[in-house]
Amino acid sequence: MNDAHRSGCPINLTLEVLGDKWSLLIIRDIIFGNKRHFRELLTQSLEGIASNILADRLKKLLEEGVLTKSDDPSHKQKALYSLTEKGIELLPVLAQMAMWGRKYMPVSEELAIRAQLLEEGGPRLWAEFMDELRERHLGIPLKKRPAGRPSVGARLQAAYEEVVARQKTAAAG
Amino acid sequence: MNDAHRSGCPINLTLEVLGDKWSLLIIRDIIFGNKRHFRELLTQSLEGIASNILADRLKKLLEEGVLTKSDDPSHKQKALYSLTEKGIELLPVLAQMAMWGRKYMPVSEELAIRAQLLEEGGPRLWAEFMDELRERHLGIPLKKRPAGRPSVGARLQAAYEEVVARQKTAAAG
DNA sequence: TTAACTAGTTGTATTTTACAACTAGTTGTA
DNA sequence: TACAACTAGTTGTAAAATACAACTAGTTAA
Repeated sequence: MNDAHRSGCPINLTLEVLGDKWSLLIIRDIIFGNKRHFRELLTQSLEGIASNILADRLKKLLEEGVLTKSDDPSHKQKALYSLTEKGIELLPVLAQMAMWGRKYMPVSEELAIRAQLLEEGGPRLWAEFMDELRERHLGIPLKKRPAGRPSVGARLQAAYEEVVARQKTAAAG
Repeated sequence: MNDAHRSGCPINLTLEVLGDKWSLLIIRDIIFGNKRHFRELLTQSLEGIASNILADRLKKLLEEGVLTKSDDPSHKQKALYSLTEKGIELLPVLAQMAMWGRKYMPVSEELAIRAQLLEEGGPRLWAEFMDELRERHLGIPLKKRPAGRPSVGARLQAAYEEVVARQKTAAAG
C-alpha cells in the first residue's frame, strides 16, 4: 500500500487496485457465486487460481478496503470474506466488462447468460442487485422486496442452471 | 492470440485482453487525449510507460482487434493508430471505472473533472461521444450535430483546462 | 549536411506469476 | 480416542512479465 501513485487519474487509480488478471475474478466469484471462504474461492475458481496468488490478492483487497474479513462462527478456522460498499459498487464495472466481453469475445453460452440479463436489466437491475449485496454483506435490510418475485441473485443463478440443463438435454438426446 | 482461454466467462475474457496496468491507459489516451502516434503515447503518457511495453501492448491490441494501424500521409515513418468499433465500445467500461475511481480513490481534481462530466452526462453522453469517436476513427459521419454546441470531446477538454487554469490562479494569487 | 524526429528493438535487472509441495490447526466420524 | 478430511494459508523454485536505459534505422525540415 504505497502512496506513490503513478498519477491522480481516476482510471489509473482504479487500475492500480484492480489492474491484473485475478482481482476482479475474485470479486466476480464473491458477487455472482456467493463464494465467501478461501477454499471456495480456491477450488471453485473457474480459471484455476493458485493459492498463493489468491492469498496475495485477498490481502491487497483487504488493504484497499474492497473486502473485509471476519470469523465464521461455524468453524474456528474459517474466515469469512465480505464486500464493503466500495466492493459492492464494483458491480457496474463488472457488468460493463461482461457486456463488452459478451459482445466481442468468444464466450460460452452458459456463462454469457448472466451478462445478457445484466444488460437487459440495465442500471435499475444493477441497483436492485447491489441492494441485495448490501443486505448479504453489510447486514443492511432490504427496504422493499417485490412480492412474489425471486431476488436478482436467484434469477441470475436460475438462468445459468437452465442453460446448463438445456445443454445437457441437447447433448444427451 | 492463443485460443487457450482460461474460461468462456465474459469477464474473464475481457480481463485476458485488458487485465493489466497499461492497456486501458493507452485506450484512455487515445479516446480522451486523441493520441494517435507512438511518440505521443510514449512521451505524453501521464504515468510514464516504457517504450517496449507500449510497443508490446499496441501489438496485442492490434491482434485483438481493438486498434488498427495505418500510414500517416504526412510522414512516411509515422504510424496512425485508430480505434475499431470494438475499441470505441470500451468507453462505457472506462467511464464506469473512472466513476468508481473518482468516488473511492485519491484522484486529483483536474483529472477527475472528466469523470464527473461522464457521470453527470450518463449513457446518453457516452453514446454521443462514441459517435464522435466513430467519425474520427472510422470515418463515419455524424448524423446530427446539435447546432451551436461544442462536441463532447471539446467539452471534456475545456472543463479540464478550466480547472487547470483555476488551479494556476489560486496558486499564484 | 545536419539536427531533430519517427517507430520501435535490445540487453539486463527486478518483480510478478505459476506450480507443486507443505505447515499448522480444526472438525466430524468410527 | 484415533484418524481422515477439511480449514487457511506458506514456502521454494522456475518461468514470465515489467522496468529502465541505451541503441537502431530510417525520415524530415532547416
